[in-house]
Amino acid sequence: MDGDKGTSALSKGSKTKAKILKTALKLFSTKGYKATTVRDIAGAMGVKQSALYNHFKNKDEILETLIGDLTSSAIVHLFDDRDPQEAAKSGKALLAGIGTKFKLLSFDGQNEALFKLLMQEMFRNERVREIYNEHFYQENVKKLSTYLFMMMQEELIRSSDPLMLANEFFAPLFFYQMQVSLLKQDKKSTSSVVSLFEKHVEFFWESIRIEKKESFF
Amino acid sequence: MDGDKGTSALSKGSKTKAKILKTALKLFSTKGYKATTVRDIAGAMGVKQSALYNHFKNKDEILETLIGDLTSSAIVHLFDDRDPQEAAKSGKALLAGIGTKFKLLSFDGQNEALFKLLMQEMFRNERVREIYNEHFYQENVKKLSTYLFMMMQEELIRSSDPLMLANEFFAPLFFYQMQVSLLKQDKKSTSSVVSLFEKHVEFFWESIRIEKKESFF
DNA sequence: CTAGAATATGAACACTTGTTCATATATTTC
DNA sequence: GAAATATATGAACAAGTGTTCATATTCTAG
Repeated sequence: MDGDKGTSALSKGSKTKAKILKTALKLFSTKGYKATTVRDIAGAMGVKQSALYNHFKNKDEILETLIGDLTSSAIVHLFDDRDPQEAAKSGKALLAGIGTKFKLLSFDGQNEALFKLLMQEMFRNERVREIYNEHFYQENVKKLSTYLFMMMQEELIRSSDPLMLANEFFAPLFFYQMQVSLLKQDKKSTSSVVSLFEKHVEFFWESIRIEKKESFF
Repeated sequence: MDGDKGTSALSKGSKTKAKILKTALKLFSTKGYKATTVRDIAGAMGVKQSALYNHFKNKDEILETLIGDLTSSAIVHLFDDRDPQEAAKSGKALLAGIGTKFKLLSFDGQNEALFKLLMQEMFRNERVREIYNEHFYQENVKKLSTYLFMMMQEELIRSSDPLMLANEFFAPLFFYQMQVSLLKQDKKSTSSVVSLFEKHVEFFWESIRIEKKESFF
C-alpha cells in the first residue's frame, strides 16, 4: 500500500515526496510547525494543498518523517567510526576534528534547518526531546568521554572525570552552533563565532593536556 | 485609557492582569505560543475567553508584554552591580557566584518558564532574538570579559583573550541550564547536571588561574 | 446605599485550518 | 497506443481560531 514504490531509478512519486519534506523542513524550521500550514507547504512548491495527501496521511506524518530522519542525520553522528584506540591516540587532532565538524555543520543548510527544528520542537514534543537526548547528546558525550578516558591512559591528558570533560568540550560547541544559527537568521556576520570553534578546541586542549617538557607558549 | 489604573493597593484589575500573564507564560512555555489558544488561557484561570479582552488588546499583546518583562527579568541580570574592580579581585569567588546564580535560576519556576519561552520564540520572533542577543548574551559576556581582563591585570589568571574566555565560561552554563529545563520536563533526575555547574567553575578556574606556588592538588 | 465604572458572560462573526472526495490529468506498464 | 495506476485539482466540510459586542454582573467611590 505504501513502502517504496519506485522500482526504477526515482519515480515521480518519491521525488515529490522528497520535495515535500524539503519544503516542509524549511518552513517548519523558520516559522515553527504549528504556524506552518499545509497551504504554506503546498504553495511553496507550486501545488494545491490536497496534492500532499497523496504522499502523506496528514500534516503530522510529515513532521514525524522529518523527526525520524533526524536520527540518521549527520547532526547526530559526530564521529567517524574508526578504531577508538587509534582515534584516542591522535589526541588533540581528534578533538580538532570534532570541532571542525561542528563548525561545518553549522553552515550546512540542511543541518541548520534540522537543528532549528530540533531546538523549537524539543520543548513541546517528547519524541524530539528523546532523540535529542539519546542520539544527539548522550551518545556523543558518552563516546567522547570514552575517548578522553583512553587519552588519560595514554597519558596524553591529565587524569580527571571523563564525563565532566566530555560535557565541557561538547557544551560550547553546541552553544556556538546555536549562535551561528541565530546570527544567520538576521544575516549578521558570523565570523566572530566561527573563530570561537577553533579557539575552544585550543583552549580546551591546553587545559587538559600533559606538558611533555616546558611549553609556556 | 490604560496605564496603571490601581490607585489603591492592588485593584482587582491589575491582579487578574497579572494572573493572565502568569497563566499565559506557563502555557506558552509548555505548548508554544501558536499552539496555545485564548480559550486555553481563559480556561486555565476559570474564566471565559472574552474576559481577557478587557485587559489585553489581543493575544499578541499578551506575548509582547511577556517579552517586554524578559528585559527586566533575573535571567538577564547575572551580576550584582557592585564595584567591578573589587569584584574582579575576588577571582574565583566571582565566577563561582555566577555559576551558582545560573544553577539557582534553572530551578526557579518563573525563570524556567521564561527561559523556555525564550528558547522557543527566539528562532521565529526577531524581537525575542534581539533581547536574547543584546541582554542575555552580549551584555553578560561583555561584562564577564571585563572582569576577566581585570583579573589578568591583577595577575590572578593567565593572560589571554578575555572575550574568548568569557564565552567559554558562559556557554556551558547556558547549556546546562537548557539540560535542566529539558530533564525537568520529563520529571527526570537533574542531579548529574546540577553537579556540572560546580564542576564547570572548578574546571574553568583551574584552566586559567596562575599557580602561586606548586599546587598539583 | 447608590451611581458610575470596571470586569465578566454568552453568543455570534469572519476567517483559517486540516482533511476529504469526486473528478481530471498525468505517468507507467504491457 | 490502451489499460491501469498514480498523482493533481477544485470544491467543499467541520472544527477551531481570534475577536467583537450587547448585556449582565461585580466592584468602587462618594
